Amino acid sequence: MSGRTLTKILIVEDEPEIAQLVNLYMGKEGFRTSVAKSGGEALKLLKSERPDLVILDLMLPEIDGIEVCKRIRNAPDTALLPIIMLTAKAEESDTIVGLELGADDYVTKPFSPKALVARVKALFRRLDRETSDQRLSFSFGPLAMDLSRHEVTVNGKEVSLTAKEFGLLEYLLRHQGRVLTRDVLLNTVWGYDYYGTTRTVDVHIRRLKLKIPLLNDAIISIKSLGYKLSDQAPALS
Amino acid sequence: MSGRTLTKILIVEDEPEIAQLVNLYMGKEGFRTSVAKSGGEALKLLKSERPDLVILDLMLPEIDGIEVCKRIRNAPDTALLPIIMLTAKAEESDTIVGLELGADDYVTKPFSPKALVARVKALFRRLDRETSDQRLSFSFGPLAMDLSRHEVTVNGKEVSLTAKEFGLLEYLLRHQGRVLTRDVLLNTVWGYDYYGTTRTVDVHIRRLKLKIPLLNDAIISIKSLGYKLSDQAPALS
DNA sequence: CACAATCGTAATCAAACCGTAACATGCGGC
DNA sequence: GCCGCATGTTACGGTTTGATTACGATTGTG
Repeated sequence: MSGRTLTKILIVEDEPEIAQLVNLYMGKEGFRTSVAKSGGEALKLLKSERPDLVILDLMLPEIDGIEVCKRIRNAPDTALLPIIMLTAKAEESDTIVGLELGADDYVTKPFSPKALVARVKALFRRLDRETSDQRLSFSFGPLAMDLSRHEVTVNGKEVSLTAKEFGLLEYLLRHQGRVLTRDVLLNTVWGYDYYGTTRTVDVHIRRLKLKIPLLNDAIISIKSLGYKLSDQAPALS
Repeated sequence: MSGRTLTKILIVEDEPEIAQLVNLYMGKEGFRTSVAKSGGEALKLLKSERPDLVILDLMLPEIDGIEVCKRIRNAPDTALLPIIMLTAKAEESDTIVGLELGADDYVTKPFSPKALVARVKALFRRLDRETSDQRLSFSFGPLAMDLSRHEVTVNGKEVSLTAKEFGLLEYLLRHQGRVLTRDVLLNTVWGYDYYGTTRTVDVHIRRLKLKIPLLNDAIISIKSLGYKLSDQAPALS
């Protein structure tokens, strides 16, 4: 997430107080921002500023949010640009139809700025993770995993893991923060053809935790669902 | 929306001119219609015609609109049937305010047929979207829910919920503003095969409210009908 | 072939969750 | 204003779920 410091956010909102508020909170988080007060301005700023994310109000003068959204999706260089849409609950009855076409998340007004910040971050995390597919190394606080060398170190000291343990940890790291059911883990780490009891997963989680005490608190068990690796990596020691 | 061409609408209205008028306009829109002139007839037609939406006058001979509404909601196979209620301005003051009834939308007489058509379409759109909604995160004022991380935060602070609590809250958020009977909740959150008392729902609602005080006012109990999550998200903090 | 490492299963144990029942309160109808 | 039903609230015990440990099977290796 530290690589996000130069992230630019375009805020498209005609009500000055709201724009101001969002601007303020995004700034606090270290995001750079620009504000457009109309659809037309938004389209201009998209070209000049090349933001990494757009917060887009649905109701706008001139060109409305739906239209802006469509244009963003239809232009090749912005087709994948993440969009968070702001909608008033009251609008829903009439206008929301067009929403299916492509916002990545929605926030209904009134919203808390904090919640919006959380959503922005969550969206970035999601996207980061999606692009993490080809990664060959991961880190989690003092833990580092290197796939090419098949090596895991904690504070620089190597930890020897078995194949299953390694695969399991790799999968957890790739999907940091997301809840993974035992079935998902069995299907991916063990293989789709594997038929065994889900308890197997528990035992291997246990073995991981024994070898790497760091993970004791980091791997969180969620009852009746599965496990997740905390997205807060523990501090370096 | 083109899949709506075979949509059937039941019009429950004792005044012939109004019934006629509504009938005409709905027909123009390509909806199939049936008309009931009394509450009793409405209940009969509900069974034989299986409409996709009901336009229901509040004032009716025999069985009034409120009662018809209740019965629709309490019958398992019509519990989620969308209802638009027609109310006279005068009635508003006493009956409706406190009750909230179980309708999905209201139109006050006198109304323009075009406006009614617009409301019908809007309601269908809303419901279509609700059922096809694959969102993984929701917000409700300062509350944010993230399904993939199985995490609920209020003002950014995490709240730990059990599986049932989480599922219940998710369903409420997905159907914000709709009245949900205990049976509907049991069937969806607990599962179609679940057999237990409806009181279970009350207890879980209670537990949700304890963990998330925000919901104290937001989850509204409607006597002899069920619960609904307010469609106004609470103001930001 | 023997040995060691790894892995899956089963058994045991603890804790959390959940449903029910029982009691309390509130609300509408008469 | 009282009665009865619907809902709110609380507490308790059973059941489910997960943690943990031990063991036997399997695999690979020298």
